[in-house]
Amino acid sequence: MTLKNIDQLFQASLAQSDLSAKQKAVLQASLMLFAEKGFERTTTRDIATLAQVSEGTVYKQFKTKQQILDAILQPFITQVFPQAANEFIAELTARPVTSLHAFIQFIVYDRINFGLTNQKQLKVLVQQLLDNGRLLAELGRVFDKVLQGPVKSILDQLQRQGELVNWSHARIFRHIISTVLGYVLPIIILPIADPDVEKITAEATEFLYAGLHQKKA
Amino acid sequence: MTLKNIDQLFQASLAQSDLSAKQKAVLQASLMLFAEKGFERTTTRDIATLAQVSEGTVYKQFKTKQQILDAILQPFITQVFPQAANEFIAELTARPVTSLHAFIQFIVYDRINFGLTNQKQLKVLVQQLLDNGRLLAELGRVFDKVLQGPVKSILDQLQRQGELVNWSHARIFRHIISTVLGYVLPIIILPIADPDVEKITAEATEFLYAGLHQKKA
DNA sequence: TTTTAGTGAGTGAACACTCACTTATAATAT
DNA sequence: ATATTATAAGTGAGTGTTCACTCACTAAAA
Repeated sequence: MTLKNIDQLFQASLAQSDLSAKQKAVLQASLMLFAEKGFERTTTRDIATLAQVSEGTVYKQFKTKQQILDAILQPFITQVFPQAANEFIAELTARPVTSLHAFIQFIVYDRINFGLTNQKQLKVLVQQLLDNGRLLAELGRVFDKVLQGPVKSILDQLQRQGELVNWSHARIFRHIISTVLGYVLPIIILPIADPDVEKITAEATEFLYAGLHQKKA
Repeated sequence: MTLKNIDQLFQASLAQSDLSAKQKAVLQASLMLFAEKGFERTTTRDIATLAQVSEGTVYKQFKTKQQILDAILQPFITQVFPQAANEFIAELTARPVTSLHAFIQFIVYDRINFGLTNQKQLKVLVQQLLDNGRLLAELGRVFDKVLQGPVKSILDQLQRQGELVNWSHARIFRHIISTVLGYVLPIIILPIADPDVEKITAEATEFLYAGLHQKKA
């Protein structure tokens, strides 16, 4: 069973921790509120109210408001994203690599859906990325890991077949990520109610395939 | 004389306003601090101190802290970006449209430099975009205007020549913007000291050209 | 003389955080 | 099993501080 939803992944990571039910509720509520109103505009009273605990309980486990944010972001980086990456890899390796076009189409469709089902969580992350460069660096390491796993052999194979351009894998992924985010981020920010996922996938795939497939000499 | 730096554009827009020297200093200081520490973490005392005025002066012209932010973002949207867009268009029309490749290369190089010389200002804008979808919508309108001007005829021409794919101009620009931001945003966030502009331009141009040029049937 | 710009000490509210106290859980003794 | 104690979890009124914002006053300009 795969967990495409970050909510579930985050709760799974909470379950692993030795926090009490109320402490977990604090983190859940914090995540919700940080996503909605941003870190600064969320008060510890807001958190206590939504989590249905007293404000003292909030501070029993976490000494400062910042520690709450850290407690949320830490598993995001060390667990949630690697886990999401692993599931992505698993799905990828489950299907045979038929062609570059199919490969790109799958990635685009998969990641657009991932982004759209986790809009709030991504918003918190993006907000934090802006005043915490360390996070982006750590995120980069997660991507590196993905690129060194099964993705590497797939890309190598596609390059050997002469289907995929002979650029570094990092560069290829940068282009893919940029293109997908070019569609996903505006939807998250605006936020658009009913995005046409099929159309978006088709457009992004068409462009990426043209940009990344090897031209015959 | 073109003003590639938003600082100069912003000060030019301040000069047009009927604000006193001290009020202008307030806006300048606010812009700096908002970029550095974010809107919420900047206090009105910080602003007064940096602007070398009393806190009362800050509130003589602007009734709330939010109004200060609005006063900064408004000219950004209505003046600075259109102005930057106009200069971009001017430079664009000054050169003859030799080929799709040259066109893309110019845009990429020009906009990467624009982004890199205005890192702080873009950071404020991005921060605000995240919790104010209206801004993104307005920004979208600015882009539409650019696309309806001289850029439209250039793209039309390239499409008639069969060099450029027959996609909507909005879609073409979305891909260009995404690709450029894919390089620029990480630099702004991290921030990387010495980005290799030549290499970045070459990579982005190569990818965009491959993705956007018309394949022979 | 009137109007506008600028000042900075002051104010009320909101907020992050604390603490004396209560309740629940677990460990140990009877 | 039951009572006793020890430890941890939870509570919410309270506190000190910070901050956005005000106002009575002064300085300058018109």
